[in-house]
Amino acid sequence: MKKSTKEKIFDTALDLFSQKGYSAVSIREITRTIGIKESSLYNHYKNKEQILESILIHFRNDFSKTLPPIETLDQILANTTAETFLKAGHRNFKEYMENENGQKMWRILQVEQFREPLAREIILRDFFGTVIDFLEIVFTKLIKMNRIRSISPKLLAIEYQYPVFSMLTEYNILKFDGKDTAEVEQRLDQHIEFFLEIIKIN
Amino acid sequence: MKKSTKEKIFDTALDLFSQKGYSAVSIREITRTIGIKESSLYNHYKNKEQILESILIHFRNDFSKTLPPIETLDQILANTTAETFLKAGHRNFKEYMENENGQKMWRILQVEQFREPLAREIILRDFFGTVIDFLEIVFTKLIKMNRIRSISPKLLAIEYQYPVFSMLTEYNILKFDGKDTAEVEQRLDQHIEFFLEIIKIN
DNA sequence: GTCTATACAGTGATAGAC
DNA sequence: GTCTATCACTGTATAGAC
Repeated sequence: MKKSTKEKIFDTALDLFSQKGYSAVSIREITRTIGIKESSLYNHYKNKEQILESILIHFRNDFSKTLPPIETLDQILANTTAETFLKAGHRNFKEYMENENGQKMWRILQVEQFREPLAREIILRDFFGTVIDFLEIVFTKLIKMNRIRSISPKLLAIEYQYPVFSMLTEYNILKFDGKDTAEVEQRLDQHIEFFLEIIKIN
Repeated sequence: MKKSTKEKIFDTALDLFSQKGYSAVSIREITRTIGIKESSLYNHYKNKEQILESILIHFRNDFSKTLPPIETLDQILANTTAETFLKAGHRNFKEYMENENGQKMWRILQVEQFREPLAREIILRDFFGTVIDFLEIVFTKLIKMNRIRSISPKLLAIEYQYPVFSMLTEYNILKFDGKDTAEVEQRLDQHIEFFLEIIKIN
């Protein structure tokens, strides 16, 4: 349960960066929060930039774990309806949204995206790309199985996921101000219902 | 054609803030770029924060002009098909996307959203809210006129616009790195075609 | 409206004692 | 692995001459 100094630095930096942005947070502020001297920090991280880098890399690994492996897809899809599958993904996603560290990571990505090439890469590749590619495969399989209407799988992936990205943006801004998120959560539910209606075979 | 010092400060700050973020840009950097002394800047702006504020307020006014006034809606809709109307909006939006200052403003909003309450307000209210409300009115009218299928106007507004927000995010990251945006632009076209198909009365 | 001069707190980072 | 001490530099901002 005891956190190492390195972990304390990581967690504190994660928290402060996500609130003020990398540039507005000083080494002094991080170390003061933890209760160590500035010089001690350099025993754990080479410099300030490396703290951010370690946060971004950690997030990237973390995020890649949220989707089920492609190899297991056939088996999963054989045993569930399209509706159940998408709604399970939805629950998964909601859990991620409600996770405090997930929100912090998301904020850092948003805020550092034009200052930090790695942030852009994570947003484009891991966040947009990976999810869209995954969904395209899912919809391709479901169409072949004749379980949903035959519409371009890539288009379906976009129609399903892109609104979710926007809702996540909205959700996180509201959360940051401690405002009510019921409406945007309801929108997400409605979106999924609507999408299921579109792909349903009549 | 000659820019006043105040305009130079505004433009330079807009450019630098949009690349590095507010906190990472110093007064020194702004004044050095223009070729004046730091102290001279304070003749035009009270402090650094006020420069950002003036940028945000300028953007807000600018953005509110991109939608046609509600009063003119009935007349516009009487003379155009739903398809023509949405495609005109699409062109309008694309023009905005390709505008350099529009891209800079968007980047600033993204980057300052958790540090600057006004940025959050603009994103939520002016960017998300205004457009969704506008579209909801449009779709309500089109349904009453029996020109599109009868689906919840609010839901239609979301299904239409939210993917566009995400595509704008993607577009601007690609643009920032000078990468090819053909694919995301194609996605936007496909999305609109797909949406038109959904709302079409058979 | 721009300049010089100045203030002074905060910045990331290092050397070396313990 | 943490500390003290110190570094050179950069940060915003102001006073007052021209």
